[in-house]
Amino acid sequence: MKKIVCHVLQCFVFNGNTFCSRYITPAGEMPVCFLVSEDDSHKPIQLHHQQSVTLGRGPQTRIKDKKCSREQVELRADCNRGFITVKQLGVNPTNVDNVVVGKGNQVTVKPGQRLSMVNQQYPYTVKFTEDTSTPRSAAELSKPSKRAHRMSSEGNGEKIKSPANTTSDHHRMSDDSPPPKKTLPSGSDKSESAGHWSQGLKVSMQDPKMQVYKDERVVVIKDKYPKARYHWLVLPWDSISSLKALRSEHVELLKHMQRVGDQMLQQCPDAHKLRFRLGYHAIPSMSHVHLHVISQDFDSPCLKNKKHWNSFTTDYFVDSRDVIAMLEHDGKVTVKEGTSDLLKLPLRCHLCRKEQPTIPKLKEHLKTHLPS
DNA sequence: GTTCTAGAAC
DNA sequence: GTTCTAGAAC
Repeated sequence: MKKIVCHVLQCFVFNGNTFCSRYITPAGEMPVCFLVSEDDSHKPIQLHHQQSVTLGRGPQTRIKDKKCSREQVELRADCNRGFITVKQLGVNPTNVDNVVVGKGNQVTVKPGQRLSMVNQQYPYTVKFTEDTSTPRSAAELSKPSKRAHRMSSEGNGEKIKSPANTTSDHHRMSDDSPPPKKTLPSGSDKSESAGHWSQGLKVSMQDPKMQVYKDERVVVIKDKYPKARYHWLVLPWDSISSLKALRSEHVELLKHMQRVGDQMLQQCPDAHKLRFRLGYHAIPSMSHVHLHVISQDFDSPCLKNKKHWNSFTTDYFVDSRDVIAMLEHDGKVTVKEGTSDLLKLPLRCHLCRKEQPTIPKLKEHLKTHLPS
């Protein structure tokens, strides 16, 4: 077997993702792409540069599972840039690194990432090699592995132990890389465009390096600017812009989000000595519903101003159970008038209610409440 | 959401 | 003089 050697010539970063503009083989020829069955159930399938291939249940993949459509995915390799695009055509979920692609959506898959054809089953990876002779088996291209689900022992969730070590990216893209310069559809507002700061969570939640837990309904990321020693965000995969968009049908999802939040505490080494709250900002700045799971020490350099403080220590912060109760009772979540004014209230300790004149003084005061 | 900074507060 | 905040810009 020939060694797989790919030399990256140029890389650039977009939205925190690194894109390699061209892979060059030692001979200077364009690499060849193979889709490799991770459980070695059939020979690697060659994907020709920029030629679409539809795969699913059938003799080529030897998948007989009826849940898998005969046309489950459309694949297209970019041998120059070293990735393939995967479009889910079938109804049942195709996953990339356990993240659902979604019917009609298209994502990229790079070497090192795992594509599961349907329902977290039938795993594949992509390989780029200078060798044009089709290898006989996956074992020749990669370490053999058994066809199996990657599920945790508790339910369907997956705990991601070392998110920092994850080198693969998963980003939703609508066409070939490099990422296109954003062209806004006519009439669209810049403030709602994908690159706007308020859309940042949508980007972060898709980034495997940010994810600390995910299952079929939600993903958990660490808050990028934690306001306490522990600060996670639980986000649904479903795009729900804010509390305003919630309806009765979301009750189960919100209960699941709370359960997942509670699960984060169970694996937190300091959960026994810190108090936590699970809740939502009544008027969030960031788009996409997110449940804050935050320890009540508020011991963090990212907590810098009155807005930060009051957003977590006044009624601006609504307990998860209250949101769920409201949704069950009224079928929607309403925010009291004047809630935004709460952000301007004087700085008051959430534990002893003592007022503090400035943020630095408040932070000094908070130290007196820290567990020893 | 964050960063930056003018000017208020001390 | 320094510290800190609030609001604009992103």
